[in-house]
Amino acid sequence: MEYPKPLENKSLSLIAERFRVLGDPLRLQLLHLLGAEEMSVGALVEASGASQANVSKHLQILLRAELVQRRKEGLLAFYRVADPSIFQLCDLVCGRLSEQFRADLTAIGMLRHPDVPRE
Amino acid sequence: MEYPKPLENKSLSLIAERFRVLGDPLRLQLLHLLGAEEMSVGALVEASGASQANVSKHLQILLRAELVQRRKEGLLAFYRVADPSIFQLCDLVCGRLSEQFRADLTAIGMLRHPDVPRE
DNA sequence: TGCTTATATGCTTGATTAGTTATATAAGAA
DNA sequence: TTCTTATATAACTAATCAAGCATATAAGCA
Repeated sequence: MEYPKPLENKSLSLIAERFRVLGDPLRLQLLHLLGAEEMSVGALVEASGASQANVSKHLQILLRAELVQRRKEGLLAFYRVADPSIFQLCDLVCGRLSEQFRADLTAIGMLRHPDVPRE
Repeated sequence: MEYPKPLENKSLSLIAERFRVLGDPLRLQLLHLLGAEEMSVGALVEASGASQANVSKHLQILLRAELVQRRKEGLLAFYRVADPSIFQLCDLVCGRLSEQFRADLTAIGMLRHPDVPRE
């Protein structure tokens, strides 16, 4: 019996890696914060409650994946979301999770702030 | 200064976990295969080229996440996709990756088989 | 009762990774 | 120059995880 030609391993790995980058709570929180506005590392540290080193490292991961962009201004480094499609991804996941858990997770519904226009 | 109220840690972890389940090439391949049709474990083993134990273990992970469903028939266990929204997720990711890598990854465009209608 | 086949599950190993601490880099101020 | 501040990075630890091998479970057949 013939099975459909499998996707290239390389392609599968690329897709998987993108999902893995999104598979960490702190990175999601940083993206959530950056969904509202461009922020400096220090502001992200304060807002997230995580350590400076940890925030910086996760920002590098997001940067390498090209999910965020960086802008230097004097001593400060400002980050912003480079790929708004992540919010569509999160909305899809949130929607499914809400169904799965019968809705008592309303906070889940909006990873991005509702008052910020999408795309 | 006031920052937007962070999402509940629990919510972020739930969302992250869902992404993490999708963050493995073999699991994506299994979902890809199951996107075409319900399949037994043995068929998945043959089609994927992975070991029986490994396929079985990854299927349990997908099952726990409720991304697939299981049906027993005699000695066989048939799996099928329980949550078609994963294909929307993959399409979104594939679309972005194609842009990012300037399109020479056309195979990436369709994680689900094009001839299967999408939900 | 065995015997066989399909699937699931322990156990172990090696690789990856999130987090901490300490330090390095880089840029402005004195 | 030296001092300070913001950010990045290196080294380390602990936890997680994929994969291999072996074995257990479960269902049909002799």
